[in-house]
Amino acid sequence: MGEPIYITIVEDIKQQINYGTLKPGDMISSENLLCDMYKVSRMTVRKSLTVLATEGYIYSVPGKGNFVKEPNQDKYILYFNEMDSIEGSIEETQLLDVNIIKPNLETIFNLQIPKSKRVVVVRRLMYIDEVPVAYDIKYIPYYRGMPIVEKEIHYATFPEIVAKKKSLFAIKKELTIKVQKSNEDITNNLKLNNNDWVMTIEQKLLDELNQPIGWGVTYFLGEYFQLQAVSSFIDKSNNIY
Amino acid sequence: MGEPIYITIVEDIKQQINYGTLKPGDMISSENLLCDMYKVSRMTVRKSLTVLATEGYIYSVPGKGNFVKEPNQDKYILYFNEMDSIEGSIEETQLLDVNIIKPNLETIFNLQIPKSKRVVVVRRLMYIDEVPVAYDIKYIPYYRGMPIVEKEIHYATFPEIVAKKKSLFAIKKELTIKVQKSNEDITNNLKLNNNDWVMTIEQKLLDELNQPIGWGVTYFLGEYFQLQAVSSFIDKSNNIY
DNA sequence: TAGTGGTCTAGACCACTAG
DNA sequence: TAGTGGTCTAGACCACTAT
Repeated sequence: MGEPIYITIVEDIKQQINYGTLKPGDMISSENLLCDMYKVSRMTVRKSLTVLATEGYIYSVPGKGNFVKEPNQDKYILYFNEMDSIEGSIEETQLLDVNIIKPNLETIFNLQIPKSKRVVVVRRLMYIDEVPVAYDIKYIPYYRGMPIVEKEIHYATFPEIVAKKKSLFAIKKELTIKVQKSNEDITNNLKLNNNDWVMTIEQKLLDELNQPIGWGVTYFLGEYFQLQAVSSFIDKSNNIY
Repeated sequence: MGEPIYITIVEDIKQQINYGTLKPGDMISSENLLCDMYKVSRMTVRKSLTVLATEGYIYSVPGKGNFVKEPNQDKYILYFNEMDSIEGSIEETQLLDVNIIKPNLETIFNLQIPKSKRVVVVRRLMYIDEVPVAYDIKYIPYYRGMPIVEKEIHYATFPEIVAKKKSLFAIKKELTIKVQKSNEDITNNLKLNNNDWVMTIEQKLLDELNQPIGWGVTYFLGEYFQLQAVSSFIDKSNNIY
């Protein structure tokens, strides 16, 4: 035993939900009733309900009660990192070049910058068994005094490159995953046949004000690419209603 | 104002973390010190720390203190559902057939069943603008008395098909995302050219004891397929150390 | 031994909902 | 008006860590 009371309550209620005794939409016993049932104080009951809420099992409606939530079946946790989300992990990374360019329309759009603003472009090639398996291009708005140190960029992931000063906590990221026919640039770098398909992962980095601070694309050889995701009921906002 | 005190404390500390005043590994002020600083009771301070912990900002070590966590940069939230994770959404679903078969090796492995066990196979085709854009095969262990009602299967997602009786909360899911060259079966159903590539999403459904209760693959035409994911610091286990 | 976090109590006042 | 959840207090005892 030794298990805290509040955990016991959590597991009791979870079981009722998992086995269908309590169904989505059902109201669970009121906090005062649970206090009586378990002979505990209200704060202890509320601790249990908080756990259930953050794990996505219930939500509460002030003045009414706590209710079983409709599980979000479509929500998954995905782990991705362009440096090791590949089968067998990258063995070698080649820094092709680092340039400062005038952005094209796509880059202007994705970085939300004026067209006069210069952009740093970093291009890398990743190898497994001497075979190029991924081709990576990143765009970062250039600012004066920006340190462009090749050694640092060589092995770094995107957030590490961009967030020299900012806390990594402040960075939001958006991924877009798709397949596309390779263009000439990709074909040359990944040594493909024309019209071969590549897995494409687009990364957009945003700061705390949702301003883009970096944009990049990684093209993966299909044979070497795979992502895993697992279901998740966790819910950031505890008080959805 | 009207904002609860504990939210104020949460945001104060978040800001210190976001702006780098507090760095990963740093210990934050002790609970008693925070009580003094904000002139509140310990339970209020602890409520704030609980929020910060579930949002992945801090972790606590009993007897020592609360510490700023190293943000997990590689964690994303992904939304997927084979029925509408496609650009423009599926307009029509065609149920090709429902069969009861002897499982092949792959199916035996994925469903963890004896080879004598029969398996229900459901095959569907999804259309947009009369074009087949996805080909979907699902395998479910057959049990006596299983209702195989075509109408129900027609538009249902995988968990809905499998979990007739179980609470959907009890189901865990694993996704595998990859690209592969299409085989003859896929080529025929999606009207592809030989050696075209398809986006492949494998779904495995597990019950509360991690026993497989369903396995399926959906093949998507690359042109029509795209997934989005956003970064997440949320952490289910509040007490990682 | 002093300090830390983990659990828990028995109250309190508030805003909201419902009959 | 009675019941609900949301916030908050001022204590308590415990196990653990450090010195």
